[in-house]
Amino acid sequence: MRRKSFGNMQCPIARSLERVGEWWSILILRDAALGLTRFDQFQESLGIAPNILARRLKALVEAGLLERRRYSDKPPRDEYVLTPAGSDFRPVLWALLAWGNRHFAPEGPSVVIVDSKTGVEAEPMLVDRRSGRPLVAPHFRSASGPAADARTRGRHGVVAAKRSDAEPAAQGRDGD
Amino acid sequence: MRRKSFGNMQCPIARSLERVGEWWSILILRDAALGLTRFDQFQESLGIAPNILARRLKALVEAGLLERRRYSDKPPRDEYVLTPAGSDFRPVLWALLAWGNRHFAPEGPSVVIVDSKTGVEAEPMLVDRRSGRPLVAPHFRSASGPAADARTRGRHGVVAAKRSDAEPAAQGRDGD
DNA sequence: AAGATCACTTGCATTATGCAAGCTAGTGAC
DNA sequence: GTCACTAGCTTGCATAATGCAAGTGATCTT
Repeated sequence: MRRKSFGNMQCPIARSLERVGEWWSILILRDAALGLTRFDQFQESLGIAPNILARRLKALVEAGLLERRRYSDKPPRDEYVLTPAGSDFRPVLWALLAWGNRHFAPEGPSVVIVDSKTGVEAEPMLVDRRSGRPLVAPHFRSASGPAADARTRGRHGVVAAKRSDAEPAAQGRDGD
Repeated sequence: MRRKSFGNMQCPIARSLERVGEWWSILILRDAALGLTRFDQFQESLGIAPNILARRLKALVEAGLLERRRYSDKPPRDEYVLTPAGSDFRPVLWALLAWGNRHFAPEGPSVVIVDSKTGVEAEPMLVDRRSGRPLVAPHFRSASGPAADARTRGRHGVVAAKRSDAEPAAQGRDGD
């Protein structure tokens, strides 16, 4: 049978999920972002079976999100630390955190983002870096980028509803 | 055996993943955010097996992220549209998109976020809504929120490295 | 020398996922 | 009216993926 891979899709979301879309992977990255590094720290934190954890860690290392480093030779011990790409996953984690707090925390948020120095709670929001404008739905949308090939241009690798109009070239009208 | 659920964890990231963490779920939400609504649109877009798609749609409806609506009676036809909670998932999608573009698009981004009117590309960035300051790692971190219970306070539901100091009460020093 | 710890691996059971096919309720063409 | 066709699924069966329990090897502690 074999599980279908997202890796050959053009969409960057699909490519991201190819690396972190499996059960446990994101929680492992969360714990790594919290500072956990050792095998049994992850195991105790997550309550995950050791064979699964070993598989996930291996996959995350191969995906370039974690680095396996020997920190002791006399007892051979390795630790797993975030690579720059893995550390850069933090915005996704925090977006997930904020979304979970908004919708699935009826008793109030149990985890929040705070200013490290003052302890004041922060409220995550996506903006455009240059203009600073909030990235909200009707005003912004996704569209084909420069590296979209002609085959998928104007539909993000999505075989959407058929459209007879030919795409102009630069940016096709995309949904959203 | 039974797959382990994240639903009973306190961490909002785990709760979010309980709803969208399965294979295909996030890509279905992506397509729904692009405007797809019908069963066979999703199927054609994703190349997903129909039984799996049916199961995922059902789960997303039960999770409150999609709403199933009848739009035709004479041929009985339903459509799936995003609920407010599902639509609010967009920041996570765009954070994933930006992360994928930064790290897994060697040939350049094939999908980007643009201003709907001008078509100018936007660069997603997380900030604190009130102060407007960028939410970056050393300056901000995650910490226990008001609804964290004593058992997990100071560790986000994470059984981290043992610490002998008692937690003060309000905000425990957490990793990150 | 007898545990204890860390970081796993191996065996085997249970789910989840996938493909192909079928099925139901209609619609349009003749 | 019946034949083909579409949309939106369901059913059967094969193949991964996930989980639990137990075991292994290297080292450290007592």
